[in-house]
Amino acid sequence: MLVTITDDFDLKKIAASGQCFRVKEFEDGLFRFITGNHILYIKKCEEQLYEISCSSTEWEEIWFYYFHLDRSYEEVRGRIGVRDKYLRKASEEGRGIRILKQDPWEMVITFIISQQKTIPSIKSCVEALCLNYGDKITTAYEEIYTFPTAEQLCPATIEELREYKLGYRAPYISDATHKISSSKVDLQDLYTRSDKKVFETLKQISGVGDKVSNCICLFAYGRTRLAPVDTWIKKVIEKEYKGKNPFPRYKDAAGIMQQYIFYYALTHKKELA
DNA sequence: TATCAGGGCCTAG
DNA sequence: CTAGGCCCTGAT
Repeated sequence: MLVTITDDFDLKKIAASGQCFRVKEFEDGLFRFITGNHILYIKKCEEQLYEISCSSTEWEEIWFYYFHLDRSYEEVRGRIGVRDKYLRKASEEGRGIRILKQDPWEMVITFIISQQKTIPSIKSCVEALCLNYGDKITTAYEEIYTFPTAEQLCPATIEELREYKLGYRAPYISDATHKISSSKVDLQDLYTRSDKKVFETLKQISGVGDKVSNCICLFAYGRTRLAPVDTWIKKVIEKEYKGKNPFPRYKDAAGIMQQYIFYYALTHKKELA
C-alpha cells in the first residue's frame, strides 16, 4: 500500500545516520527495516509518496512512531539560530534524518557493543548475534533473523559470546542480559519515567556509561533532550564550538541537532583532521 | 608489517 | 579527577 509523508524523510540518510545497524538497502531504493519481529520494506515512489509492505494498521501503530512522524523536523530545523552556521549547514545536509524509536533491549545490547568499534564492525557483531540466537523469518525478499530476546540470549556463556568478536564486551552483554531478563532493570517501566531516571537506571548495567546510556535514551526512548557526546561530536565541539557544547540550548530538540552534526561529521571526516 | 583509532567503560591511584 | 588498559577490526 501507499503512504504519504510530508515532513523531512530520507531513507538513505536514515540508514547511514549511525543509529540503526540492521537496515538493508536493496536495488532500486528499496529499504528494509526490522524491529522486534516486525519487518518493513519501503520504497519512495514519488515526492512524499512511499510504497510500504505492511498494512495500514501496522503502519499507524508501529512504523509511524518508529520513524518519529508525530513530530515536525521542519519545525526543528527552523529553530537553528542564524549564528550557528555549522549546525545550519549540517541540518541542510542531514535534512531527512529521523530519530528512530527502536527497541530498548536491542539498543542496550547494540550500544554496549558499539564502544571502541567502527560502524561496520558493530553491524557484523549484531548480525552474528541475530544469526546465532534469533529466529529465522522468510520474507518475499530474503531470509532474515530477528534480534534475539533476552531469554534467547540468556543461555550464551561469556566464552561463547567472545567467539563473536565481542572482546571485553562479552561480560557486559551477559550482565545486561541477566539484569534485564530478571527485571532487575525493567526496560518497559522506563517508558513512563523522567529522562534522568531512565539515564541513571540504564547505567546500572555494567558496560553502560554516560555515552551509551544517552544513546539508548535517545534512540529507544525518544528522549530528544539528550545529546550523546561521542568521539566525533567531541572533535566537532572542540574545532567548531571552541569547546562549548552547543546542544543544551536546543532543549527538547538537542538530540535531533546532535544527529545532524554526527551525520555531517561522519560524511566529512577529512575536514575534522 | 606496524601502528592507530573506532558512536567508551572500568579500575586504580 | 585522570591515566591506562582493554578485545578486536579495518584503515593507512
